Amino acid sequence: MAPRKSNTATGPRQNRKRLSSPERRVQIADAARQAFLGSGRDGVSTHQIAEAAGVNVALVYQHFRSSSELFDVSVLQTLEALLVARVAEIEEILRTKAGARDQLMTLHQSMLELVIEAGPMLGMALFTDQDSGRAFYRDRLEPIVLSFLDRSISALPGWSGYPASSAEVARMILGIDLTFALHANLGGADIDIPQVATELADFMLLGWLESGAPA
Amino acid sequence: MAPRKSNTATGPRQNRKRLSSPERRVQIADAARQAFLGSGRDGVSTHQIAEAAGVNVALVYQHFRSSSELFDVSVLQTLEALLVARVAEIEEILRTKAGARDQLMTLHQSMLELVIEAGPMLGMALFTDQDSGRAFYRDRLEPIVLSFLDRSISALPGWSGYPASSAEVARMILGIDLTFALHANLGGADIDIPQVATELADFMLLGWLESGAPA
DNA sequence: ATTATCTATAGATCTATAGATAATGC
DNA sequence: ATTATCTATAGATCTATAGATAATGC
Repeated sequence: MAPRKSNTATGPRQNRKRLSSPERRVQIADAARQAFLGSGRDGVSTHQIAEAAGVNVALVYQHFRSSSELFDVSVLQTLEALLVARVAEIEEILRTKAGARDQLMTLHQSMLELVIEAGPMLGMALFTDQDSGRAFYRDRLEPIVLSFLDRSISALPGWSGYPASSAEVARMILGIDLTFALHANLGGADIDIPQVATELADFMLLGWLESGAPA
Repeated sequence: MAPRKSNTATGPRQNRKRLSSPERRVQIADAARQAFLGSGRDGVSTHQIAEAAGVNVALVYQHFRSSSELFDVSVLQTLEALLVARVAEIEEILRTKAGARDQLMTLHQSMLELVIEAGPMLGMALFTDQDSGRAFYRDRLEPIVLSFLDRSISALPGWSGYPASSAEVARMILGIDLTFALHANLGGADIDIPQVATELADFMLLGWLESGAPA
C-alpha cells in the first residue's frame, strides 16, 4: 500500500542535508538545549529531541553516549562556557572605567545582560535535583561568578567594607540582577537595562531614606 | 517454598499501621514532597514515592488521581499555602515595629527565614518547565510575595521613592534574600540570620562608599 | 570507500487500574 | 460491614543498540 516515503505528510524532509559529524553534533545539542529549557531535564525524551533536531533517535546516540551526557554537554557545559566567557569580557570592560559609580553601573548592566541570557539554564542547573544543584553551585557559580563579583567589589575605588563584606555584596548583586532577569524571563517584562543598571548602582552607593531625593 | 511474608528481608514491615484515609493522604504527600525535592518533578516515579512512603503504588493512586496531581498538591499547593501564611505573619510582626531601620531589619530577617525554608520548592516551581514557571511567577510569586514587599517598602517611614521604585526595591529584597538562602541551602553555609538581616538593612538604608564606616 | 543516517527492535521502566485480601470498628 | 491496603498486570513510553541503507568525496 504505502509507497516509499513521500513528503506530503512528513513535511520538508527532502530539504534536510547531510551534515558533517561535528556540525550535526552541535545542531543536535542546540535542539536538545531548547527542548530541555522548555520541559526540564527529565521532561523530554531522546526521541523528542531527535524529532526537534529533525533526525532519528539513533543518530542522537551516535553523537552522545547517553541522555545524561546530552544534558551535560548541551546545558551544563554550555552554561559554564558562557559564564566563563562573559565574566572575562566584563572584567575587561571594567578595567576601562574609573569611578566607583561608573564601575558599578557597568557591572550591573553587564550582569543584567548575562543573567537574562543565562538565567533559564542556571535555574535548571541549580534546581533540577539537589545533588547536581549543590555541585553546580560549589564548582561553577561560586568559583566563576561569585568570586569575580567579590573581586570587583573590593577593587571599587572607595570600598570600605561597611556595612557588609565584599562576598556578601557579591551575593547581593547577583541576587538583585537575578530577580530582574526573572522579571524579564518569567514575568515577560521589558526592562530598560541601562536605566535599571543606573538605578541599581545609585541605590547601592547611596541607599535611600537618609540620602533623600537628588538636589 | 516461600512462606508467607516474613520480616527478615523487608525490614520493619510489621510495624506499619493502618492509617485513616486523611492521615495516609498527608503522609504520602509528605513523602512525595521529599522525593520531588531530592530528584525533581520528573526524576521520581510513583513507585519510588510509594516506597518512600512505605506503601504500595496502588495506594498512592487511591489518594491522588495522577502523578501530576500529586506534584501539584505536595509541592505547589504546599508552597502557596506556606507563602500566604508566612507573609501574613510577617505583615503582623511589621505592624509592631516603628522605625524604618527596625522595620527593614525585621523584613529581612523574616524573609530570610521564609526563603531558606521555601527556596527549594520555589526553585522547582519556577524552573522545572517554562510554562508552569511563568504561571507560578505570575499567579503566585508576584501577587503573594512581591506585592507584599512592595506595600511594605512604600509604607516605610521616610520612604522617598528614590533612586528606585518600591516595586523595584521589592525585587531587590527578594533577590538579595534568595541568594543568601541559596548560600545556605546549596552552598551548605551556616548563616547568622539576625546578623545578616542587620547588615542588609543598613546596606539598603545607607549604601556604602559615600557613608563610610560608622562613627 | 567512507561516513552519515535510518529501520527495527529488545528490554527496562513507568503510569494506572481491576480485583483480591486483610485489618478495623461496630 | 466497612475501609485500608496489596497483588498482579496491561499498555504506554523510554533508552539504547545492532545491523541495514543511502549519500558523499575520492
